Amino acid sequence: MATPRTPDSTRRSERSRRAIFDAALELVGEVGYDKLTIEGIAARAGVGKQTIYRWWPSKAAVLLDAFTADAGDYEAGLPDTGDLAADLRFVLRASVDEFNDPKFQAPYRALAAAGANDAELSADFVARLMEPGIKVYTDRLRAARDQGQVAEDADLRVAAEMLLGPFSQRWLMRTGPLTYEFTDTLVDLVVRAVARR
Amino acid sequence: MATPRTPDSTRRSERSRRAIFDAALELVGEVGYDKLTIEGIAARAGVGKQTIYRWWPSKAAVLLDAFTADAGDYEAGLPDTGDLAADLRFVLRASVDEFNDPKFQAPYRALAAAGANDAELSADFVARLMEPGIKVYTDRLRAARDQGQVAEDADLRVAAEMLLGPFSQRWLMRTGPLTYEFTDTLVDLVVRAVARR
Amino acid sequence: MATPRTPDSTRRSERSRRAIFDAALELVGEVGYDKLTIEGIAARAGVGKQTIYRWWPSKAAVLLDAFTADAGDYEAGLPDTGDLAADLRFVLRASVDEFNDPKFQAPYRALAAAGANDAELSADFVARLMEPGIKVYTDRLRAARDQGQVAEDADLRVAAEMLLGPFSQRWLMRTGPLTYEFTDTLVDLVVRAVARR
Amino acid sequence: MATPRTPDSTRRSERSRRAIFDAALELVGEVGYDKLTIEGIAARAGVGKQTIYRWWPSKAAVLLDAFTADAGDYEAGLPDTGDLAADLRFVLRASVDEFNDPKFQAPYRALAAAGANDAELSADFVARLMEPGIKVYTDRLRAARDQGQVAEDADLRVAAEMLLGPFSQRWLMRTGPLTYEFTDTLVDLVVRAVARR
DNA sequence: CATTAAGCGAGACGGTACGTCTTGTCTTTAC
DNA sequence: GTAAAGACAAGACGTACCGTCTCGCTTAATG
Repeated sequence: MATPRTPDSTRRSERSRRAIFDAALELVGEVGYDKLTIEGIAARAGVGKQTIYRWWPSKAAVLLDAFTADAGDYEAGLPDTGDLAADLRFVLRASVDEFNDPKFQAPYRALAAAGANDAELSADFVARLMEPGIKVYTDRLRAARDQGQVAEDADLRVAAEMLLGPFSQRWLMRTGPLTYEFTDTLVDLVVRAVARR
Repeated sequence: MATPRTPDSTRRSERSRRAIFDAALELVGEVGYDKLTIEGIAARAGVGKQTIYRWWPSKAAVLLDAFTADAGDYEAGLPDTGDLAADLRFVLRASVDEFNDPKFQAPYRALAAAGANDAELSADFVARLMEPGIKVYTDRLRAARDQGQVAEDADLRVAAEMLLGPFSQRWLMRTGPLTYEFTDTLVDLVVRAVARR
Repeated sequence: MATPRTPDSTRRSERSRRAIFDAALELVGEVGYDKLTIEGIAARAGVGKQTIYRWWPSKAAVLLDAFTADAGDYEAGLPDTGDLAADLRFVLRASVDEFNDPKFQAPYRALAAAGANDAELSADFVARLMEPGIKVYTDRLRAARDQGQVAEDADLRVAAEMLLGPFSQRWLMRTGPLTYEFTDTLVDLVVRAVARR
Repeated sequence: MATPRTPDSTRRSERSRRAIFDAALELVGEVGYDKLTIEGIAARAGVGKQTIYRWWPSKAAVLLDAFTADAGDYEAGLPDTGDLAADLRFVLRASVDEFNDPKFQAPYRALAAAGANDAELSADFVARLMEPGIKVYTDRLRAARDQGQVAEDADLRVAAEMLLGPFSQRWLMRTGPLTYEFTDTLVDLVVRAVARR
């Protein structure tokens, strides 16, 4: 009687799932996260509200799935030309372009904001989007260390956060402009910080 | 005809203002930001809803005023014992304690999150809370540079962000634990980054 | 795009409908029409406000439906013992009792008042409550005419209004006491007015 | 200490009083009684709200005063040409015109409606507007009786109500059109009802 | 002739209700 | 048995007025 309601995912409608993702991403871009509603997503997707409630616990969870379904992943890792600073500069410049793209902004900001107030969501958000980011930077730094360009005892994880943290903060809180100049400076300082003495 | 209705602030009730701040901070701690409502604040404060709508445009704006009314400011600046690393370690350790204090968390997280989706609010938030923070670090670094401990050409603003950005990100997104060890490591790396060669 | 939102009445909750009627009639008796609120009705009925707004345009419309759902109708017509004056006296005396009953007063007064200022409502009110009343009197007068007790050329509709108009006015505006004596006098005069010369 | 707040009427501003009346009558015509508000009257009249609350207990009371300040009174009584039926027909035809005048309708309807639900107000309304009306008709009927045209034992008050009640009901509840034909028929029937046998 | 006390315009206040919107649950019907 | 549709109870939204209050400002009438 007190069945915990676990829906049978084998019978799930892929068509509805896609439509919900598309609708969610469209709407968050059009009206913003605060005015994004489950009703609105259902209506735009041509889907019953229950279909959303059946599979996701909140609009943030829908958006996170929608976003990660689209987002490219980090499987490749960072380029390694042998020149650490140049590689970091290159990748961060690409990130500057990406994060300045309006399409990308709305859902990402929304998720970051929602995560700030919801530990469960942020655990997911971090595991799926931020950790992989930190990891590829840490990996690239480790490769540099293995090549003798970085001090043995440097904390590479923290170094990676020193690249991404200021970047994220400028973007998320708008504490400053997100430019190539900024990321280049950042790379210089971090490379200097971890450089073999 | 389209008068913007600007209320007369000289007739404003200080008692109501305080009661609203207290209620907002209490409630955000009790129920969280998402379930914080203007109605709830008004009821707790023993105030009409209109009194809130008259003076603030949103619950985020109320919270920002409430928070900054309470929050200590940065007038004093950072300590300067002559030992840059020690001073930074000391201050960041204090911040670790502050940001791990539950009282402080709810409103600050809420404001950061709300700011992420609302440029107008984040402008206020940054100007009143984050900029002053960045500034005192920049000032302390400048003093160190004047004392010859820091490279002439180092970008001190970005260096300050390298301290605060990773800190903020760990705390806000919970990408890692906010410990003394972390901030000490951060200080080491940053000091090394800007050190006179 | 400008769909008028017509709800599907086949899915309507009969339970809610009844609860709303009961609550409306109770409350109008307890607090009066001016202090009768949709919120109050919804709360008393254990119903969402939207459920009321979905089906009725105003509290007056709710009350009219509630009232007519309860009110007995006039299917039977007036008694016809052959003695016109006696029959009219009898029925009007019954009406005196009915209109002096506190239970009856509140909703009826409220509807009459609301109708005075709202042509659409009064059209409904008249069609459902007043016209049938006038009709049964007109019918009884016609029967009397057919029996040769009433002048051929008498305007029976106006005669019926001469019974009900003064009655209504005394009751609604409180221009005088609503007693058997009054209605008996009324009947005498009207019977005399239409009597065959 | 518990002074019941009796304002000093000698210091009252006649200018404000007039402005309030004008505003109330204008507004009731423009927006209807339900949307007539004290705030609106005050704003239109260029008057503080307190000035209204100081002198009247409700918007209905304001309107009643405003209306009676304008309305002509019945001092003159009805014409007496010796022909009762002709005199009544004449006066009622004039009333038909008056009650079909839009200017007149809004406030009068509003007051009648408000009175229906407020015994205190209706006492005032009846005493100041309806009783005098009934009285002049009763007086005219008495004159006719003194001239031998009306039965000695006829209840003249009820006869007067038989003229005004149906008239009021048609107008207030819109149970039928308010025409000369209707009032002429009414007069015929009433005159016949009270005629000396 | 200054003083003082009232009425006044103005509008902030604590409240209540409005009518709308969205939430998350539930039920019905179609596939 | 999932899905589209949508009614439902609940409750917050932001607005409009309520009736009370306090603020300066006329404006008498009094001491």
